[in-house]
Amino acid sequence: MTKAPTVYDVAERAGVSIATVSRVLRTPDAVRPATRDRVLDAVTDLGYVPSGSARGLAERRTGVLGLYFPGFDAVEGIPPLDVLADGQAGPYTVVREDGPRDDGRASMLFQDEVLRGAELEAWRRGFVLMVGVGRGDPATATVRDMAGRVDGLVVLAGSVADPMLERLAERVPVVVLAGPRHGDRHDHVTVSNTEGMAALTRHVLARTGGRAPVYLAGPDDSPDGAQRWEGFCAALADAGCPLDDVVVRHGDFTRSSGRRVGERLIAEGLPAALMSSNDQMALGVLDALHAAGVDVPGDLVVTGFDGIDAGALSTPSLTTVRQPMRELGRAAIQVLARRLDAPGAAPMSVRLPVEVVLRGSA
Amino acid sequence: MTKAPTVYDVAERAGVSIATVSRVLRTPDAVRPATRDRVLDAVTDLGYVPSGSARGLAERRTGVLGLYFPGFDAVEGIPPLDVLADGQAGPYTVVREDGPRDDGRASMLFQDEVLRGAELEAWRRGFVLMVGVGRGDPATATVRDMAGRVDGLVVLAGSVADPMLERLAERVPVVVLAGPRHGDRHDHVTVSNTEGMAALTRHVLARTGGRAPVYLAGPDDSPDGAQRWEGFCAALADAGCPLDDVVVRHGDFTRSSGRRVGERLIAEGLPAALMSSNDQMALGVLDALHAAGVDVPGDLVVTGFDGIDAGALSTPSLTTVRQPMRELGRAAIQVLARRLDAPGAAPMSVRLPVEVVLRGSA
DNA sequence: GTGAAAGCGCTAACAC
DNA sequence: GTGTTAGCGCTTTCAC
Repeated sequence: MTKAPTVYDVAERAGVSIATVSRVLRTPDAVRPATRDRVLDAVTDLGYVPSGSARGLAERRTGVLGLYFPGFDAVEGIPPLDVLADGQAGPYTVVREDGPRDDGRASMLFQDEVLRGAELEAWRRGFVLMVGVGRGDPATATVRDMAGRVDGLVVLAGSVADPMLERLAERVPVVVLAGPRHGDRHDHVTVSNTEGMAALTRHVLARTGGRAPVYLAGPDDSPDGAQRWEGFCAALADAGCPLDDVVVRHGDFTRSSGRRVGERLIAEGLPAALMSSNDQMALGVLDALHAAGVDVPGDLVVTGFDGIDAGALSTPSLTTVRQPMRELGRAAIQVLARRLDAPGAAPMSVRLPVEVVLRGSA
Repeated sequence: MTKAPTVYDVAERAGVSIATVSRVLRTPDAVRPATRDRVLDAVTDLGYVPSGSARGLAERRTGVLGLYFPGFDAVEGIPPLDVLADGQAGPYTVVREDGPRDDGRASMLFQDEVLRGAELEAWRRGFVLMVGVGRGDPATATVRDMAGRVDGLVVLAGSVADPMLERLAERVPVVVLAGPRHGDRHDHVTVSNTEGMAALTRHVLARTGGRAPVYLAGPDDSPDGAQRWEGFCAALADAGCPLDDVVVRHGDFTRSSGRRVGERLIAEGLPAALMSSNDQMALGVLDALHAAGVDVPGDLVVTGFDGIDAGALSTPSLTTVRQPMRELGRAAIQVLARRLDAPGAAPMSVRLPVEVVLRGSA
């Protein structure tokens, strides 16, 4: 750690040239066994670890793939923490907790799972993963930085503005993940949001005798949300159910926003069905309904979208559409790897199938 | 992407030397505004992004920090997936789901949260994060690789064998995360496992009139598990409760293993309390108890450890000890950053406080 | 099978 | 303020 040994150190110790050291590490068979062993011993003795930077420079590839997420935490909202400064706090505190807290994590679960899948697939191909999160405006700085350090980049839809995306794509292969395809210039991976929501809507309409559900939408800028809304509309149209009859409520994908909508539902009279554009909000609706003693699915049916674990544990359990999150991450890396192998190939768009999960709430 | 522009290209286009280009990027104030603008324009026009490898080599620092986890997925258990090959699957399928499935994710949540915290703190300090996962034996290859690419490494306890840890530490600063401290050669960050479990045990003993709980242990090689067991024993000793009276059951940290233990509990007669070394298993116990109509906490009290969200949603909600997972990740990076600033400082060990969360189950 | 030498793209003295 | 130049640690022809 004082000063890391280099090929030169290893070469000297083994009594060979640096070229031979390099060969031993990269093409062991091209070196006579005796020589090879001497070099390997020197490597071990010195604790030699090749410099990724030097390798990357010489090889013109880094062996690193990047994954870039939209910010999940506002820059202003970062709680202070300084483990070096304080430290005199006791080893534990005791708190009493009653109701379930709003679970801020669930929204991150999608990203976590994608990350898992991406890491797995990157590893299988001999790459390591670099992860970045877009925060505020210098966000662009982070992703540009990453572009300079990786062989390819997976970018979640909505994390990078279009012009920047083009710039990045000029530097390294880029795969856009989730949302609808945006032009045909980039590789793209997504799930069947539209078809999944349409199928779910058909199921709900069948249950409610075709009466129009209330739709609980998410933030306007959610690409996936838009696709789900599309699927909902399409199924309605197919069933001959006029879109005008549909009441649309808006939330921000959090459980508490769903809770508020649920309370309003109760106040204004229950519809036959409430279809939420994500699970979190649906769970919030269920919370409010449960508190008011409403019978789900007896009085109305409720559905979500995503397939988070909490939906399987709620009462009643939540009917939803499950997206293959981990597979999404894996697929993105697979597509990226293909692009690396075949730079000239036409950009592709892959759509992964979803699962309509019928449970208690509908 | 055909061939990325370099400083030379930028310099030529702006009519300056490469040194000036470098200056504009690193110390803009050291360059006359007119020159600076010309360079910046050239950068924009060309879509120039500096090579991380070249920078890293010249600067002798990469600006990357590494985070290395123990494997969460067995190499054999990786489901096949090839999005490039198949593709003719329908856009969705419909499934019916009744009971809650075993939630394999919960065990990863800890890692996910640590990762979140680490990424956040790395970003705040101008670093980007590289993540790796130990799998099988060439695992060592991954982490060595990482060591060659980063300025510092956070390694989860149990992910790297001791000798390899020493080698890594020779190359880059290393912070060990979780578990008990292992010698005093490395920086170390953990939570108050022992004290937390001791406090919880005292609470349980108070409720049960000092009758010995059944202890549900995890895998033997879990460093955190060992600390929790220690805390349990300490509290028992303090209370004058003989350890011989304690029945110990073993699980593997999964919900289903907890369920099995719960069933056995019912078959063999209920104790006054069941204390599990993690939440997942405690939830499994609750599942079994619930299915058998046992009243918790009336007939016996149950506790967990970790503070996962599912514990707040179970019936009854789970009394547990919450570890500050995200803060752990942040703390690890903070300690790593300190080490980078002060290479000579004595290795430190930071212990984060935990929260004893009293809920319905005890 | 092995060595000498020319880069890879950048930073940082050091001159001017 | 700006240009020249010498590395940073590795891979990879090209000779031998």
